[in-house]
Amino acid sequence: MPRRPYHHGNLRRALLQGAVRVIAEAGPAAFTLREVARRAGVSHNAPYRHFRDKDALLAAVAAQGFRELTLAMREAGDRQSNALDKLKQSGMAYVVFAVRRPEHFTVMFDAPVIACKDPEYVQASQEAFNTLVNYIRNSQEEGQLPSGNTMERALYAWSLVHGIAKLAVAGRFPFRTKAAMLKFAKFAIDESVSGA
Amino acid sequence: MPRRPYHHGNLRRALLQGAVRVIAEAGPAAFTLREVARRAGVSHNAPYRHFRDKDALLAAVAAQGFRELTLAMREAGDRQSNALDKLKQSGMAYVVFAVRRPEHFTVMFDAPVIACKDPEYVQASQEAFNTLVNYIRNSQEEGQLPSGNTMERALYAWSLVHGIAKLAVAGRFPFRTKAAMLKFAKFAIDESVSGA
DNA sequence: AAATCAATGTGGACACTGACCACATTGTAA
DNA sequence: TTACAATGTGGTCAGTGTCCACATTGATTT
Repeated sequence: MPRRPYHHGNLRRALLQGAVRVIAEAGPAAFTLREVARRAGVSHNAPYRHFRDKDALLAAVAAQGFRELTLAMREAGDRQSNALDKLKQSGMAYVVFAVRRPEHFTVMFDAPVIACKDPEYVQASQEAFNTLVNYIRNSQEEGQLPSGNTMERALYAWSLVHGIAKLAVAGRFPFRTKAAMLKFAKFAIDESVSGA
Repeated sequence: MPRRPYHHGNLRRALLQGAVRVIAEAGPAAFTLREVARRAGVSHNAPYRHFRDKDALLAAVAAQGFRELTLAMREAGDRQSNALDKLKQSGMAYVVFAVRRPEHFTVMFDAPVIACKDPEYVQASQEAFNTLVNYIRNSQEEGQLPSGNTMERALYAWSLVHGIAKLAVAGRFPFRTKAAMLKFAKFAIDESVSGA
């Protein structure tokens, strides 16, 4: 049973969800402690009982994003049968997540440095990276990728996928449709593993 | 001779330089129109005679960053003799620029979408990308890279280098020294062209 | 040389924000 | 029932972006 504390009934969860919605609708710049409080129907000071300050709430939003990203990558991987396809599709899921929820993605990676110390944030983001590392290790063990240098290979893959995601979100690519962009992402991911 | 207009004497340039310094010293979050005005020794309203609003000044800062990035890439390329080395070293220069001026780099790519319409910004950023495309085209023409798909190849290279830069700036890599990070960047760039 | 005018800089104002304070309310526990 | 800690409220403060009317100044026209 979900704990229903005190006056509001799990205000913390309501604030988190509200923050995600505000950011999705109006961008991180429009994200305001007072606006989030308004949407939750509480006073402008209530959030301070659940988050130390604005950055703490942002860190929680980012951590939530990393959990959802990890889930999306695993689901995409689970749909494939061989190790290399799992790796490729989880990479595609990374890009898809970014373009579907660009503002959330931005918060996850451009959060103020202070927020990066939040243990919940650190754990959630590391879990996302570990997911990728595991897919690479499995591909190596099944002989679909050269063995050795697992970490370097993982950082390479992450850099490539992250760069595609970031540039896509920033509207930097010359593609006119999202489909064309995803086609390029697929090309790039294929290329990166075939050349190795 | 530099134009020395009216009261302050090229306040526009002073504001731009001040903005770059503020961002470099205290991060984009601490960047404030009023703080920039203070540093230039003018009233909080003077900037509005030279920039429509805060975002316009940010766009100018970003454009300036792209000009410097282009210069750094070209200088790095000019130091090499063969086409492929020019390409690789300009990629390294991209990463080096990002880690040397992380806040400036952030402003360049995470500027509000509105700012991206600024013609100065658009031109400066496209010139940076064109620099990369030219290095790739030259490498192809000299047979050091397979011909064809120049644009896709350029976007691949850009994505990789941009991802490395972004993750490095965000402190996401497990390297303890900047040298170790740059070593990985070199490995990744080498790998990306050798596999092709 | 004098008068005019647009470009530039100033001070005041307003709504909004993040953050603190003291205080009120409420669920829990003694 | 009473005490208490967790939670929510209203008030306040400095700081911000942006608008306004007004002051100053360099250039332009007569």
